[in-house]
Amino acid sequence: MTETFRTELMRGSLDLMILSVLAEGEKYGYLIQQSLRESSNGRADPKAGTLYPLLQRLETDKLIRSRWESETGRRRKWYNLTAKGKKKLQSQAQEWFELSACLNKLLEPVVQISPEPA
Amino acid sequence: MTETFRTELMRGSLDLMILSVLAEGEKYGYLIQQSLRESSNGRADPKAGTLYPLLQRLETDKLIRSRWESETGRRRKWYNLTAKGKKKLQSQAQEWFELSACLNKLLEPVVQISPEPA
DNA sequence: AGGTATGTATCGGGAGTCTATATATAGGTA
DNA sequence: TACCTATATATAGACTCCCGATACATACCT
Repeated sequence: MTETFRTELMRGSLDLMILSVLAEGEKYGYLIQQSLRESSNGRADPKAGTLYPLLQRLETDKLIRSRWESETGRRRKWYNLTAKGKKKLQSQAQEWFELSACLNKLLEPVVQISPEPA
Repeated sequence: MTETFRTELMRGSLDLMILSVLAEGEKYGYLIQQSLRESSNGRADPKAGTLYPLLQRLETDKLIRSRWESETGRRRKWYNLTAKGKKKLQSQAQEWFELSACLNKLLEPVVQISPEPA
């Protein structure tokens, strides 16, 4: 298995990743963590000490909302994108694509061509 | 003119950008700043208080080396990639492409198609 | 003489991720 | 029973990195 992405590299896009995962539907923290880990093939794996403060921050900014669910076995806090959160996801994605294009252009002349694994 | 990229979005890739700019050839701090600003159409524009400590950090890590040049008018500190720095540029670029692919896959189902400006 | 651009550098503050720790419950096993 | 692991959320302190403010110095223009 490959390593996880460096912390400093992840920093820029972690909010965007969480918002993307939540766009798939309502999820609780631990499930968000699992979803992201799986969809990134283990490369993106924020720790609990990162994730929960991040979710609190997103909720403070009203990008997500939460509800407690304790009926069915475990105590879980389910999160959902707000309308504001959906807009934010769109604009952050747009900004990320632009950064991506910018960096691709910068890297184009300097990267070595390496053979793709068959 | 469009806005600069958000600080938090930039954080992950600023080192990589500086290394890329230096791959074009020997440059001094102020010139690195200008090069990056121009090649990013003004979207990436790290401040002096960011750039100079960053360059010191890269030099401490032996990814770049420097020499003072005071003969021709202004006092300038010219920076160059080391062999280690070139390797780092390759590996960080590789990692960035992988993160990029990961995020593209995540965003694919959630982003709206917006018409390209003609 | 004064203002702007060039050029490098440090300091304090703020934001965000890490590790470590705390708490609690469900399920499996010795 | 007792223990261990996975599940589930949360906080505290340490650390890194970027920013704005500030400092200093020189070249050029008006």
